[in-house]
Amino acid sequence: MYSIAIEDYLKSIWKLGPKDVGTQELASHLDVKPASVTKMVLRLTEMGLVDHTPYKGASLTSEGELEALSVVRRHRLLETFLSQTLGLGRDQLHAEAERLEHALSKELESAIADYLGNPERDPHGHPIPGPNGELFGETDLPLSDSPMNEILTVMQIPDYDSSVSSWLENNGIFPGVKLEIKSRDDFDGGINCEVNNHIVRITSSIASLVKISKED
Amino acid sequence: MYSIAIEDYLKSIWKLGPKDVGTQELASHLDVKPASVTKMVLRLTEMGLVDHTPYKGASLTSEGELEALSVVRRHRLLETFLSQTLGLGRDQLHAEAERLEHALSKELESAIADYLGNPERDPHGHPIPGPNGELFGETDLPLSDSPMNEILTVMQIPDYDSSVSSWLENNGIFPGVKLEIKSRDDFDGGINCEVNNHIVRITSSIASLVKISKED
DNA sequence: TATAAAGTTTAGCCAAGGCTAAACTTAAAT
DNA sequence: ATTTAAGTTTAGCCTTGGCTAAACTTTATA
Repeated sequence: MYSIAIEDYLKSIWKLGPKDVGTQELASHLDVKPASVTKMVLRLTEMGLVDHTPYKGASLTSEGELEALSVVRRHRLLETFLSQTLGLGRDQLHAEAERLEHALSKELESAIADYLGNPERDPHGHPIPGPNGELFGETDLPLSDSPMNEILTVMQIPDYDSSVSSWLENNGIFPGVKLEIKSRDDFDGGINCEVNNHIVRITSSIASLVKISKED
Repeated sequence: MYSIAIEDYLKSIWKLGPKDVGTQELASHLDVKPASVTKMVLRLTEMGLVDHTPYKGASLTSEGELEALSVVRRHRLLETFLSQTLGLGRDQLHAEAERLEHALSKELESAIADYLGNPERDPHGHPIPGPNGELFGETDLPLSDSPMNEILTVMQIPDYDSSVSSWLENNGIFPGVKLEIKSRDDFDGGINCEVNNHIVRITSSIASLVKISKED
């Protein structure tokens, strides 16, 4: 069993990867100081979980990636489970799962997966890695790069910022919803979408985190 | 938020209390060395969670007890929730709840309590403290001290040893079951019970942990 | 009541995982 | 091509929560 701190480092490197992740970037993502990151990355390198090139950055070894995917699997299964059973809102799920993911045994993980019927996506539409790290569904496109005047299906929304989740929810944007880009602002990348007979303006930073699929 | 270690110390002192708990007793319950206990107990005393009389023992202050009860509440709610949703066996519940109890937010705690309809007992029959530490149902008697030839209702079985839980389960003994003491062994305190038309012999150490109620 | 045994505490050590301040690299800008 | 700025690493410190070994109390026994 790895410590909570180690699991958090691996998960962050995975999220910020797959290319080399800088010390500062990792530090701000984990909310610690860069010096702490350097020290921990050295330990993770010793442990064979991370490859580190001094002054360049860090990336996961295949062993590290497997462990990161296991944490992500637990996180996303928990989100799905809490949503299904307790009906928690999409904006509350992330924070709760973030805590619980480190305390989930293999047995409970698979009991939950069975209960849920081995789902492939969590309530934000994010793909749930399989028990051995298999990850499908990474083919969804950012809304920011999608064509205009075509019917698109929302596949994934971001999970880590509950104010963004709830803003999207309030504007009718969540996995499964159909929308169409009507126009875009060439200066700031903002997008005007028609969703459910309303026009919603989405900033480019949010649009790059909403993933869609074209066919369907 | 208290650390996991602190929550575990408070919970153990609560379980072993309410009278002063010795260093060694606490150490073996927590699976650490006595010297570690002394050190931590001093810290807890500084924090106002524990009263400590050197060479005598430790007990909870009212603030410490409130915190201990909060941990116990989380533990027992989780056991009930996991039993209800996933159908985990009584023998698996304790170990899972033990881990998760430290990662449960107030919000999730109350969402679970609401979902369950604010239950008063967990699947082992142990009373669940209320959100402010209210604890009912402490009137159940140990089976070891109960009269013979009377119909008794099993109220509580121990939770921390899964082999005991599953042994009891396999012998038809769990909360709600009726039984009758037919004879007892005056030397070792063992008890012969009729339960469900079978005779089951229960050792005195287990019998002191099974709690019953006389009036039904 | 003196002494041995049992239990408790103190002292000092260690690893994990943070931090700050200072040194060092690399990249950018004159 | 230098200098500066930005990013990274090193060095050294701190707290938490373990440990062992030695000292100290208390309790039980002779």
